[in-house]
Amino acid sequence: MQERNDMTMQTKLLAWYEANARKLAFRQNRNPYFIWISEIMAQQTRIEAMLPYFENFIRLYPDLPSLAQADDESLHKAWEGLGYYSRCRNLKKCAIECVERFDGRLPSTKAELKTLPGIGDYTAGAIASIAFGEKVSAIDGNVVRVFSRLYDVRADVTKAATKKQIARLVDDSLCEPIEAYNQALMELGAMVCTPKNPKCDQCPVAAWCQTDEPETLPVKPEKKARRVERKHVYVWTDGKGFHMNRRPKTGLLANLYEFDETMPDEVVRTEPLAPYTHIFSHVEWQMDATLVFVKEDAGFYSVDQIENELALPSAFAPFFEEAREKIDEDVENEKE
DNA sequence: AAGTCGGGGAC
DNA sequence: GTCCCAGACTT
Repeated sequence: MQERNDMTMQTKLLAWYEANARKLAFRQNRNPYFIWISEIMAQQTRIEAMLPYFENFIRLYPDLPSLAQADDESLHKAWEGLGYYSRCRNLKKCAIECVERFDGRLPSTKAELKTLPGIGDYTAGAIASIAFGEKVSAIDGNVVRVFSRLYDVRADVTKAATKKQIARLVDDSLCEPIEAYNQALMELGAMVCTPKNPKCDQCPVAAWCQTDEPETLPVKPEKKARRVERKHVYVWTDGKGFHMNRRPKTGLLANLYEFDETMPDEVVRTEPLAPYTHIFSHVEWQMDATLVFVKEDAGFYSVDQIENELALPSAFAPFFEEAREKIDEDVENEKE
């Protein structure tokens, strides 16, 4: 075990963080609104993936009151491709509640934040500590991994008792400045104490780490096989635009747009589209698709509308891309 | 306690 | 292919 040099784990970690933290846009200030948006976007999402969404989102909705009045269609469009779409609906709900309950601002304590939609234990702790300096924990997947290794916790971390055990360990470790400490733990997990091939030789707190098998931690239950669903997608086109339907307002891809799953009544001709399999966390869609030409219809959405206004899930994007190429070819052929 | 809810990057 | 990500919510 390496020499601790009388320094505390916290001191070493904070020094490491100061020197090595990624310079992230939403860390440039402590605007609670920005912290909140970035934390919601970061849920189950890699930081690099949400960064461009964050920039676009705060441009569209620069403050909490503007978000409270957001148009639902535009809101979903701003979230298109990011996944877990209930997050953006809860954002607006939360903004409205803050206007009604907290004078148009986010509350400053973890306890109050947890009462708001979309804000659970982690996010409440993150906002309270990072934006407001409250000395509370913010335990995300990174922190669970870091502490399961630091204390060689070999119990299933998805169990309530293990969560409580780790929460206790984290709580006992908290120090000031809390906003730096909480972020340092997460940064360590993201950059050094990684799920695979952890860089223990570069770890600032290796001297305090009790495990000799970091790659086996944290322990989680085996994942169950995802179910497979077969679908046939019919992309109706009038040669200019496409017919699309809004999905139900609950369930998978709620409120987003999709193509049809049935043939229209009157068909001019059809063309096959490339099959595509889309993998979700717990379900797999194996899709065949057909482009169906129908007579001109004023009710169809233009390519421009679909691109700029409708939230189209990634699961259907390949069909849209191929179909628009085919109708472009069609226009070229007619010119000849 | 278990299931639902997206998408993609790293391996 | 697998894993899992600055998780929250419903059942």
